[in-house]
Amino acid sequence: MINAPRGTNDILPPQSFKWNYIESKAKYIFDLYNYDEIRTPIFEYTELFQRGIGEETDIVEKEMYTFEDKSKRSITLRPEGTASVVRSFLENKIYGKAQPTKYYYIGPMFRYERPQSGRYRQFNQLGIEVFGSQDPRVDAEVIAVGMHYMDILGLEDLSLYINSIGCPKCRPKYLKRLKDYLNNNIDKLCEDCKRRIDKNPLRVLDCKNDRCQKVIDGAPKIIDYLCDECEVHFDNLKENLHNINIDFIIDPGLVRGLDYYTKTAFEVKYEGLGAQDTIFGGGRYDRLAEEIGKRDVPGIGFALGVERLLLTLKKQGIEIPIDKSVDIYLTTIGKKAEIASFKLLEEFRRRGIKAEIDYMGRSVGSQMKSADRMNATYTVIIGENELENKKATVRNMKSGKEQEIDIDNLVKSIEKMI
RNA sequence: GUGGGUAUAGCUCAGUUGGAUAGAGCGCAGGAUUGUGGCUCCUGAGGCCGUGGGUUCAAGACCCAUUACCCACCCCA
Repeated sequence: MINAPRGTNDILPPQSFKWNYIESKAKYIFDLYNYDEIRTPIFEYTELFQRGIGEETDIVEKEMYTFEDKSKRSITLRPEGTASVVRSFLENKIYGKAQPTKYYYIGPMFRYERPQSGRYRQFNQLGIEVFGSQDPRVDAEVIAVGMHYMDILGLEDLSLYINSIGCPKCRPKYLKRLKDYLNNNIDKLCEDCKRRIDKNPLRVLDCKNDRCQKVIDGAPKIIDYLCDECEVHFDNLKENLHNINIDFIIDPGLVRGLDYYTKTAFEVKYEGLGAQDTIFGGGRYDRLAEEIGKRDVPGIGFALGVERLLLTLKKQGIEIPIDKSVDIYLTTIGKKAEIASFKLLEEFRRRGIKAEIDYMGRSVGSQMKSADRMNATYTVIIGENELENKKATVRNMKSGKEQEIDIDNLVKSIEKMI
């Protein structure tokens, strides 16, 4: 027996109905905010992610599915969506069109990690990106899209955390202060954090270790070191969120794992999810296009983990409506009836009537049972009597009432009934 | 990469300190109803007890290894 690779999942019915449902709701919301779909390749040249996401990030360091293709180019299965979308935006010279550009995407991402609840090697993200505007209202809109989506799905008790992580102008100054502070308290930090001081000091702020947390409480906060531009931007974002009635919590410890973020960073969490409790997260990345394509294009977006969304829906007991049914179930008795019914079956379908028949040689009782299980509106019964009289027995499965209908006009008659 | 937990029918799970022919409920199939679903009742099919080794007169239970899954660390969606 060959199993699916570790960290991958089959999405079978009825689970696949749920996927359809949340995807269709997402598309509804995205369209409502005037975002259009973009589809980029599932693999890219490795350099794109190395440059875009950052060499020192965990993703690039140890989580990428990278391999050489037959021409020896290094290929990587996309670990996230933003780098590809930015690449596509630049490659197709979309910056030449009227801005801003608003895209959404949906699809699988790949990261080589140990799977656990809410974390898989192939997982699905659904996200949006806005290019070309630095207006803080755009930051607020991006957050609003996500929050609105949560609302129409009926999710509750979610927390929105926001922070500003500065820009190339103000962040270096802050990082220096932070490093100095951390070095002064180095003996109180865990081993991981000691290593992080030089490598990625912002990440220390994320540490869940209790002892580190005490050090972090006293650490300089980046929002106290923002340059004027970043501070105004952050204030504006807060005002805009208030303006559209979106509650938030300022979390100075919120730093995103990817290098390209500037200014706004945000995460939406559901505490009930367990260790991986972020449903969606994102932020502004005004440096990324420069990094990838030597062109100065501001951007902001978020990515949402579909599996985590489904987990949250389940934890909150939100039932996703699955209305599976067929219009007609054909019950047959005897070989001749089978042949006649099979012809009718296709005729029904050609007329746009959803119809099903038994292929398992079941008894009449079992065929009725199948019809019931499939939620059939009507069952058409054809046996020898019916063939002789050229009239089919049509049973209304709700009322149990039956009537005789000419087989020759059956499809047309039923078309009128449903 | 590290740690912990779990593994018995399609599913959810029982199975005592080692001593059966390995069970239940649900689901599935057939029947009660010689051609009619839901409710009820009856019957039936379906198991290398994750895999490999070991201890023992005797292993689904105990020991070792291995694999898979789950959870957690790291980090993120």
